[in-house]
Amino acid sequence: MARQVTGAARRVADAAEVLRDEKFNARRVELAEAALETLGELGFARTSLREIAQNSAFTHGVFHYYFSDKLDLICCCVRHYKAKCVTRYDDVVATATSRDELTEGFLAKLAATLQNEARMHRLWYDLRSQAMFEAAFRKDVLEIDKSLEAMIWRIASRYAELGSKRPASSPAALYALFDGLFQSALLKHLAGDKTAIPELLDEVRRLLPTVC
Amino acid sequence: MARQVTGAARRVADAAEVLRDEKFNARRVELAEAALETLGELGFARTSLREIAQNSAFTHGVFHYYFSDKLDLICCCVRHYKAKCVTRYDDVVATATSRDELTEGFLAKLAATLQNEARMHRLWYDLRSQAMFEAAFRKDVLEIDKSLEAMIWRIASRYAELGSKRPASSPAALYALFDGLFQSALLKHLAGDKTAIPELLDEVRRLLPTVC
DNA sequence: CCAATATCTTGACACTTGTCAAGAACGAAT
DNA sequence: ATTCGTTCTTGACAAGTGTCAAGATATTGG
Repeated sequence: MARQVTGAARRVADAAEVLRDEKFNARRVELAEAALETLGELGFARTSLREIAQNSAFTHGVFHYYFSDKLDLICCCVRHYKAKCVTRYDDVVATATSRDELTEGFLAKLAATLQNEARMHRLWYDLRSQAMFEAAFRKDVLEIDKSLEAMIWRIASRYAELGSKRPASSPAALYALFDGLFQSALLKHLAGDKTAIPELLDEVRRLLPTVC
Repeated sequence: MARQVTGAARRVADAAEVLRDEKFNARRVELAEAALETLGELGFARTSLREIAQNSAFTHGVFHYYFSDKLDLICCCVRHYKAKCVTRYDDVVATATSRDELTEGFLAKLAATLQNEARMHRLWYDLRSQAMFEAAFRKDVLEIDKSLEAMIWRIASRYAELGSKRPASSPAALYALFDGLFQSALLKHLAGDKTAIPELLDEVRRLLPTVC
């Protein structure tokens, strides 16, 4: 009997703990999201915890309550950002019933994300570069890179399938190609080049049939 | 006569001035080269002028004598770095007499630069990302990007020519592809992945005949 | 050789940075 | 309502930052 009581008490305590943990984690994500605003604006190099706090509803102390470290915060930001990114084209892939439909759906999302989420994307490239210097970033960055590669591969596979073909190159090469094009277009777009987005779309439209 | 004298004097003065300018510029390059050491080690975000000075034979004041600004210094570094980079494969292109020869020459240099100059290359990616945030970098970075694209195009054109073909894609797409592959391999290499370089070589070896 | 100019050193400045600790405000359980 | 643990605020600290200016040193021109 005593056994059962302590067992029940343990269960209650455990439940309380996971609840606390969930709340704690939800707060971390809230803070990470707020931090992403400033990081996207200023980049990793110029962003300080105080600046993050000032551009948000929080005080700088909270960040140290929820994160052991500045790197800890940034890592959390990166992981959170990842979850949003990799599913961007999933419904296009799922619903497209022809090559043209897939192409246009893909290109539309591509243009939109380049236009509306330029700051988040440049932050991604910033952090990926940081990972070349800061070992603490590498695991997360490599993981995200992999899921982005998989994302591109899903699109290409589906595109090939709709044409009863198979992709002509490896997942790595395909991802490298699209990532390179996107990165270049992003830089030009941020530099005020109005032709960057349409040129990217043209290039991708031309490329898709040749690689799949 | 007086005219001629002042003319001569002017010429002498001018000559002296260009000499001073040359010396000044040579010193700038010296300092930039020293700065590149530390920048390649720590990255843009973590590099301070004092750290640069400490890792060199100069004191931190000199840098402010020769550069108006930290950005001015970094820009000079980037420009200097550029000149070295874009000619890396030129002799391979010039001397290769067959596709195989060009391929192997290219791959050998590619592997060597990835192995021996990883720090410089990660700095380049770092600075290119910074250009997405810092407008002052954009002009130089875009210019370097263009000459790198041209460099890749020279290789691809020659490769195609040696097979009596024409490159199958645009310069931009080709550069995006190789740059993306290189960037990914560099990150993996820096993360300690021993297979990164051979895998890059394999990928490029496979890719070359399909794109040209 | 001397004066003038260019080059470099040194130390100081105002400011920002990450980190931490003391305690206030809050919420929940007794 | 009181106590206790969580959550948050505030202010301080030491270390590091870019910038500058005064003066030392070296180089050049007369």
